[in-house]
Amino acid sequence: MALAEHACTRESAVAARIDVSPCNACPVRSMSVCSALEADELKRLADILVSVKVDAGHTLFAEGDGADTLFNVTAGTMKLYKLLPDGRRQITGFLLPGDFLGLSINDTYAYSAESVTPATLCRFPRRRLEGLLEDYPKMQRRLFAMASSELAAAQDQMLLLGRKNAKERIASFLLMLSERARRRGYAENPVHVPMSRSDIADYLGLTTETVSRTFTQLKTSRAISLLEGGKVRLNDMEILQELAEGA
Amino acid sequence: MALAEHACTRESAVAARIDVSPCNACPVRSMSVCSALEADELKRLADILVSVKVDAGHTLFAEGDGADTLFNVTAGTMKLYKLLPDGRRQITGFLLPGDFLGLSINDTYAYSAESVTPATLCRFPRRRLEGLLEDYPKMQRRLFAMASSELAAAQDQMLLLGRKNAKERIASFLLMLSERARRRGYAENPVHVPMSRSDIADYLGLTTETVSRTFTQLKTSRAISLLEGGKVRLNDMEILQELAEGA
DNA sequence: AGCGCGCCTTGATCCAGATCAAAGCGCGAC
DNA sequence: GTCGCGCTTTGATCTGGATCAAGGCGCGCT
Repeated sequence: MALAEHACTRESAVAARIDVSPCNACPVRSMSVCSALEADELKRLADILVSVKVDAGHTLFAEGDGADTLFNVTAGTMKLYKLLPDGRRQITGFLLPGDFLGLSINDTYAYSAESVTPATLCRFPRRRLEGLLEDYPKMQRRLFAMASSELAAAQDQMLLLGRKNAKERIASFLLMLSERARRRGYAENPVHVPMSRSDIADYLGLTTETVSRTFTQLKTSRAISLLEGGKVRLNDMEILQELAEGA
Repeated sequence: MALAEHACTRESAVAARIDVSPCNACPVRSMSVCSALEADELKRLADILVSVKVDAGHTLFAEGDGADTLFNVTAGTMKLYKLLPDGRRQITGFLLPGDFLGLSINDTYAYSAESVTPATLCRFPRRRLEGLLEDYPKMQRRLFAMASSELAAAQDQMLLLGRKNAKERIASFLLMLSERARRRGYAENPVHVPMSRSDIADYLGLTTETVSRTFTQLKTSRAISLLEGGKVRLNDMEILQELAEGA
């Protein structure tokens, strides 16, 4: 698997707050879809990559927009969400470096995407990607595998939203962040929690007040410690695990 | 697209309550994955199909079982669910004819599958299917498309579980059943609701009592009528639509 | 420094839906 | 038929988390 960086087409900014730069900031190696690709596949892929930088709180696209672009997060954290007409919001997922957005079959996005922190993404025109998939079935398989594991995560989240109480939700959330950090080779404890209370609430189907109170409870019971800089130390993974699974 | 039926290997029953019969009961055409396949692809697929009949309430497989088989529902309704250690249950989906189960990348199933009504399914050994996918990229694409649309449905369900109230959940549920019936060419109104109150409750993150009361409320407000035989008439789709979207 | 604005926390109260309890109501077995 | 069992409905009560309300705290801006 190549670690080399690939030069990419520079492109003018597409919106006021989006800064498009060459792809050096976006090594192809960060895209998990590309592992197991051959050199010529990588080369061809690199040709259509464009790196995009956004501030925190930037809306990349909104539910219903034409889905002509596929993104891969290379730095920062993104959130995906759906809204009800009256403004109620459900965050369906947080994306970390390596994750994809816009893997839609339909011609419009099924959710909105917004940055939680300043973020960098790779952009692919979807049309060109599709041509690529025709030629390289391995990539097709990788995409399918990713969709499958997203689906599994979605099912876990349904169990959480439908049947877990507030404490179990928060414990599950922290363990998930910890596990994801571990798998990406970052420090998994203390966990970095870059998102706001209100984002956490909208992800877990709670309110900010309940999220805040539950953090306080877990802190009081010594299960976790709240550190500065949005870090949370998990003092006893096993206790949290039991909590999360509702044992 | 072929409508012809394909002969299949007969196989002895794999469990007391499972009745395995030739594939005449399971025309290939019922598998949505096969549309757009060529004749030789269909023929090869037919070679590995086995039809399986189960009673209502039969557990096809449980979460954690080795995932060596892929199923396609050809008749009846199935439910997929996850359990917490203390028995709380979340049903993550109901499957109608044409839907797939066991589309897992992992080597164990991520959920349990049980029949809601008597059901018939097609069985594929997963290993043989994988060989097939290597050779026929179109099928790969179809599978990816299916996973994508399941993912979109899962995100809708997260919005429902995280942010909708009981009335909105029931309205959304009925509209979903109606829409699925319509797309399959069945009567969409009245809708056939084959699952028990407790299955509905575990799908919508409610209790049987709340489901029952909410049906009664909707009936009292004339939005729906409860007919015999598990049928529900949607008296005013538009009112229900507004309810479902929380407008 | 002082101001303003977003967050976050904490407290008081409320309420939708859970829980507990008790009938109905089919329906299959005998 | 009638017995028993599982499913559904309905009623009474309870409660976890929502809602309403008020500060506190950090941070960027002037």
